[in-house]
Order: sequence, then structure tokens, then C-alpha cells
Amino acid sequence: MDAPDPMRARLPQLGALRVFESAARHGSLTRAAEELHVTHGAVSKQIKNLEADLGAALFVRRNRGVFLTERGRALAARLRGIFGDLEDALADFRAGEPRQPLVVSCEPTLCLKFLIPSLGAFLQDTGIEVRVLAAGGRIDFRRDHVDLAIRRNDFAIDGTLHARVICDEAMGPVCSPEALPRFEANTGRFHLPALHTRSRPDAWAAWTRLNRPAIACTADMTYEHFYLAIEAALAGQGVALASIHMVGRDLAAGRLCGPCGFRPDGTQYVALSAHPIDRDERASRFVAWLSARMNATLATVMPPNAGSQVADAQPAKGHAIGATR
Amino acid sequence: MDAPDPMRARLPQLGALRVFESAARHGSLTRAAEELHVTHGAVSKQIKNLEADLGAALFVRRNRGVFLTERGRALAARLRGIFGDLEDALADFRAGEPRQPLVVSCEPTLCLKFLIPSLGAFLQDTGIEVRVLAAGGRIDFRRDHVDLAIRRNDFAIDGTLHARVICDEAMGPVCSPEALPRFEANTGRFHLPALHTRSRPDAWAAWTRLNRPAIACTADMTYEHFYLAIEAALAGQGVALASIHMVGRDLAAGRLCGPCGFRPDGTQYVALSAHPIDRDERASRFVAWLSARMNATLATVMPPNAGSQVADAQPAKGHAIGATR
DNA sequence: CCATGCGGTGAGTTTTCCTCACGTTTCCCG
DNA sequence: CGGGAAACGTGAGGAAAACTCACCGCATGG
Repeated sequence: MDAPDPMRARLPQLGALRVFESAARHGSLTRAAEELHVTHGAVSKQIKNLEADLGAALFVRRNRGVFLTERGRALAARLRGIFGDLEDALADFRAGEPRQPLVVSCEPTLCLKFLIPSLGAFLQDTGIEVRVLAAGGRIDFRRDHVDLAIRRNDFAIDGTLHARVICDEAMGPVCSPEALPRFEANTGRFHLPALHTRSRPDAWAAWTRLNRPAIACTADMTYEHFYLAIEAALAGQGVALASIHMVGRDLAAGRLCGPCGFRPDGTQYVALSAHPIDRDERASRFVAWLSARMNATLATVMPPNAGSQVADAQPAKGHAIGATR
Repeated sequence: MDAPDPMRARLPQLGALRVFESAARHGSLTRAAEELHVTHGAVSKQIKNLEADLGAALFVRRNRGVFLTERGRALAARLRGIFGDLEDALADFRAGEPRQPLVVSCEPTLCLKFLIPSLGAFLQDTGIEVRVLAAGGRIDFRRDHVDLAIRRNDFAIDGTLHARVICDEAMGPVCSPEALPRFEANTGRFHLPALHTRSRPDAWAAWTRLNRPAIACTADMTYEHFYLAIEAALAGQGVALASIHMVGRDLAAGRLCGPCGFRPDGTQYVALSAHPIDRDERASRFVAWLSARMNATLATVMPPNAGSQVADAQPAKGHAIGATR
């Protein structure tokens, strides 16, 4: 009589899932029944119903006991985690909510080269525990249990997300100090190979488009990962085109040089969240701290004319000004 | 009549939680009732029961509508995530289980210096997507949604966990090539400061205990993070005592030297999981791959006499043999 | 071969949950 | 200012879900 409810159909008997989880954990309907203080018949029927609902067997019955299907095992494992989360959530609620750590997803190289080394200071300053998940590209906040994602706004940002600009991106060629003599400043020619990365294959082309004179290199090498290209540059094997934020520490320590300066490429780093960032104090403080720190890095190589502050995210404007030689 | 069931008391009416989540999302009992295809009376009662169960108000009633309590809002947010996970889990089950990425927790410096740079190769070789969570110390597999944790077995491992040895740890002093002349090989004296880290304050003492002649340094500096100590060593500011696995790439690239060699400190790197690792093909392959790679690094500085292969984890044996000069 | 342990099943009962109808309060608007 | 609408609370009654009970069948193992 009732129309098939899509929302309801998607989530079958919650109780049955709980019973199944218990049975799977014990590997026995009888023991699950004991745990749940019901008879084994009740458990048997719940699971039978659930299997009918899902349209697949969860257990193989052997009349001497039940054994999980391969798929049943996988489902049970996830359910165990989920019901555990549920218990935690309720326990936290009853206890008055002791916070979980803030989970931040961040592009791996930025993670490595900038974020992780300075997280200790953030914890000390704010008492806020942060977990860093090294991941780039598209993100599913719920699936990955991520509170905040740091990304460049060089792709269309899902309108359902909340975003705040952290700072401008600025790119520039970098090489090791030992390799620096191979750069002819007047012609803009490097007698070194250009180091490319597969993740941003167009970076050199984009830089050349925005900057004159164009930089010439002796050869091209492509690395799988940004981190590797920077490592190659550190080793004096060529010139990498790198974000100032990724090589800031290496520049400051004198391990790398940026003979052509760094120039904004029109993109920004943004913080993305599934929920309004203002609403979450921890996220707000983290974004503010990150913005301050990354803008400070930027200021070391850029004239401080129009540093972008934290503000509501806008589509990347095409400005490409400001340079340091 | 029934004894108060602890397991059951901890998880109150699952259906009520679902109803609450919907009501919280809509900010209205009536609309939740529409979504769930029940009357508003049913929703009202479910939530009332839930509040009685939890012993706290979730909504503030204003007779013109309901408004979430602060605690109610927090609970609703977590429930939304949890029910979302549940839907995902069931959808995956129905679809025949498209796997989620393998989540690996790893000490940050090892992450940075070793794991992340080589993950691309693993993905290419196996097609297994791995997410890396940079975190050290104790781990809660369920809370952090971690499949596998890489740790050193220098602490008591929870007996409920499953462990597999990956490879031996080996430590040694490292400095930059520029600083190498400040090492007197015959006396074992560095005319450089020793770089300590707060996370392993006893590392130098332990190394000295196991090795003769003892290494002497001119001063001591303590860094907050291993990564920073290694960076300081890269910059020629002193001698850090580092794991071969963390500096392997830097040694290979000639950015660091290990003039005293590397010696096992009796600990091993182990992979920990909440579930039997053999049972999970992805986890098994990852551990095997990691073991091969880390043992290869080890082999570059150690005589290949008794390289530990993947095996069931045992408490760290006290052997401290094998050295390279 | 029989005792034992484990699950399946059908009938009947209990409990839960929902509906219905009505009451209350607040807000809006003519 | 007063009626109507919107939103939630509530009590009685009923439908549906869940559980119990008792019995069956099938392995296993002494």
C-alpha cells in the first residue's frame, strides 16, 4: 500500500543489522542470542529477513553452525566499525562530548614539505590535535572522515561545499645552489634538464605563458610525484617548477635557489569543508593559522602588496602580478 | 524483569536515532515525518523516548518548532556521518563490494621520508589505492578508521592486535657531506652538535650503549620533531641519529652521510591490524611490498646475513649484531 | 548408535511502534 | 484583535514487528 520509500528502502531493519553484526562476531547464532538476551530463534529470523532484504546470503548454513560468506565477512567488518562509531558517539554525548582530533586532508607534497613539520607548533599553541591525511584530488568528506581539505582552486569546487581562501599559489623554478651557475640570468637559460611531474604536466607551459623571457632547459624529465621532482632538484639534477609553499623550507635553509623568483599563477589554496567553517571553532583556528603561516612564506618572496587574507572563496581571478628577482 | 543488559543499554533504539537524525537535518519533526512516511506523532514520541534514554534534551521545544540543543547538534552531525557510512556499506554490499582505499597509519617522518614518495609505484604495481595517515604512537584502529598501522615494536603491543614484522630498525649518526670533515674517524668525535628529538630523547644514549667507541659531539640541540632534526643535519647544522629507513633516500642521493654506519637497535618495524592480516589480501600485499622495500634499504648498509623476513611478530629480541663501517 | 550441539520453522503471544484525533501554543495577517 | 495556519504534544487503540516456545533435522563424536 505504501509507496516504496527510497530513503527507507536504502536502510533496512537497523535492528537486524545489529543482530547480524553480533552473530558474525561470534560466528554463532546461539551466542549472539545470548549476548542480545533473546532466543536463537529470534536471531535466526532476523538474519533470514536481512538476507531476503539484501538479496544475498550472509551465512552459509551447515546445520552444525553458520559460516560467514565472503561478502558477509566484509559487511560484518564494516558494520562492526560503524556500530563502534555509534557507541562512541553516544558515549561522547553522554559524557558531554570530548572532541575527536581534527582530520585534515592535504596534497601529499604540501603535507610533507610544509604541514607536518609545523603541526607540532599548532598543537602547542592551540591544544588542538590534528590528524593529517595525505591525499590529493577529489575528496569525499564523509567517506574519508575528513573535517577539512586543503586544495588549490584549480578545479570546479562542488557548490555544496564551504570554502575559504587561504593564500595565493606562487610558482617558480628551483634548483640546487650547486647547479645555480648553470643558469644564465640574462638569457633565462638553464643548462639543466627541466623536471616535470605527472600530476601537473602543464605547470611549465603555464609558467612560460605568464612569464617573459621564457625559460629554456636542456632536456625534460618527468617524475611520478612532485616530491620526487623536488628531490631531484635538491640533488642538483635539474630545475623543478615548484610551489613556493612546498619549497619554502628548502629555500630558507639554502638547499634550493629560486633564481627567477616566484609568481602567482592565479590560483589559491582553499580550505574546503562539508560544513560552514565558521561554525567549527577548531576548523576556523586551523584555517587562520594555516593562512597566516602560508602568507608568511609567500611574503618572503613576494612584495607584500595585495596578500589575500582569509575570505570567502571566489573563483580564481586571473591576476598574475608581483614578482621577485 | 530483564537484567539491565550493558550491551543493549549502550545502544538505545536504533530507529529512534535514525528518526532523530532526520528531524535534526530538517529542523522539523513534521518534515522528518514526511521523509520517513510516518505521522509527526510517531516522530515526536521516538524523539521523546530517545531523550529519556539519553537523559538529556536534544531539541528545545518552542511550540512553533523545534530547535537543536548544542549537544543535540553535535550528536546529529556525527549520526549523519554514521548513517551515511551505513548506507555506503550497504550500497557497496549490494553492488558487490567495490573496495575502499586501504588506510595506513604511519609515523610522520617515515611517512614523509619513505612511504609517500614510493606509494605511486605501489599503486601502479598492484592497483591498490592507499591512503596514508601521518600519526605516531598509540592508535585506535576503529576511531581513526585505520586498516593498518606501521610502528616500531618498542612498546608493548596490545595482545588483541595482529602483528607482522616488516624489517629491523637500524640507527646511525648522519650529517651532511659538507660537515663530514668535522668527524674524526679514529676517535669517533664529531666537531658538531648532536641533534636530539623530543619524540625519542633516549636515542643517542641507546646507541652509545650498544656501540664502541662512543661518539662525542660538541653540543646538544633538541628538536620538536624528527623531521626537523634531519633537516638540520641536511643543512649541516649537526649530527642526527636517524633510522636508516628515514634517511635512505637522502643517503642514496648523497645529501647525507652515515660515517659510523647503521646498527640494529633490537627493535623491528611491525605492521599492526585489528584483524588477521593474512585474511585481507590488500593488507597482505602492502605488508609484503613494504617489507621488501624496507629490507632493500637495510641491505644497502647492512651485511645481508640474517635479514628478517615477514613473519609472525615476536617481542623484540635483544640481538644487536651486524654493522657497517 | 545415541547423546549433544546447533540451526530452522510454525504457531502463538508480547511488545513496539504507528495512527488517529484532538489539544495547546505561537505567529501571521487581514 | 481575532481567526486561521503551522507545529508539536498526547492518549487510546490497533497493526505490525519481534520474540518465545516447542519441536524438527542434521551433523559430530564418544
